[in-house]
Amino acid sequence: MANTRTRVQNGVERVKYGPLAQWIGFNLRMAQESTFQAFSHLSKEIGETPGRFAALTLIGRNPGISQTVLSRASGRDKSSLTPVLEGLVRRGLVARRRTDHDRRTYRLSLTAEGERTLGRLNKCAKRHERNLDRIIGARDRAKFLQILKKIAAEIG
Amino acid sequence: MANTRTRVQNGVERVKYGPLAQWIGFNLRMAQESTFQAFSHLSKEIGETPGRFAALTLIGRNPGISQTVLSRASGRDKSSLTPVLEGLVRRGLVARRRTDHDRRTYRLSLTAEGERTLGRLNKCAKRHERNLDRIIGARDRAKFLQILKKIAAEIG
DNA sequence: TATTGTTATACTCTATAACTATA
DNA sequence: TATAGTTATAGAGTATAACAATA
Repeated sequence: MANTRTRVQNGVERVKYGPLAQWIGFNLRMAQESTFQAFSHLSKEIGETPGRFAALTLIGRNPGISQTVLSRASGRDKSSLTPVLEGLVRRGLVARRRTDHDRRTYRLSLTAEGERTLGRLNKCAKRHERNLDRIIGARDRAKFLQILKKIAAEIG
Repeated sequence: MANTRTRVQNGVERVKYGPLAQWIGFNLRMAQESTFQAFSHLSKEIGETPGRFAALTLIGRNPGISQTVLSRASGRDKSSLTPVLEGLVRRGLVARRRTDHDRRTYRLSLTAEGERTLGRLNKCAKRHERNLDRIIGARDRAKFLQILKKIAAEIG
């Protein structure tokens, strides 16, 4: 949003949210969007997005992973991953090599440069998570995380 | 995703999530995406998206609201709202009229048809929220919601 | 026949900036 | 000068379907 503070609307914005205020779905979306923005801001000097960060982490933790498995792990279609990986490979963060026994699949791994970038992103993420911890509170964090995982696993 | 169940990858997908698994940000995104999909699926016969649903609710609860105030309340730029409202007006769900004292602004309100559609969407939302409640558990719901609101308000 | 990854294509949601008409 | 809303444009991020190479 361009201009959050205005003079004319000062204090007059008594918007009633109605049932929206109580809906998990709506508030989940608002929270997700805020954290996405906040992380993007923290990591923008590195020039990577949350999505690329997730891909780098998964490749780093699972060297040799294929694109199809990676796409399932990150919850999107393999076709959505192609341009992401193309960018990561072009910029020298990810290496792709064919396997011997199945020449259809690629095995993905991080380059030294990829490891370095991932390290820098992890620092951002730690700062970001500290901010979130401060908001959530240490006592409720585990429970909150557990519920998020449960939702992702069981809804739909 | 096109094809979640495959034969070849059966059970072999032991993907390590590493620190990703503990990050609020990542899990928030996964949970949000799942619930978005689930709601879209429930409401797809009505033909409205979560974004349009939010707009209808806010207009219904705040008759006469302006587009700028509505855009701030729903957390997006006014320019993003223009096509949404254009569609709602064209399909006869929302009425737009100029104010007398300030002929720059529109006053938005629901038509009878808009009220009807909103009612149908609310039924979907209730079903959706019941599913979420089942997953979250009655005891933790209030706390979970409170944390979501706190995150949206305080991060960034 | 089935699968991996790519391509072509399109859709949704979002933003910025420049514009118009009003104030 | 400032504000309300529109338009032009662009950029994530996502999906489906058809494809070539390989199994």
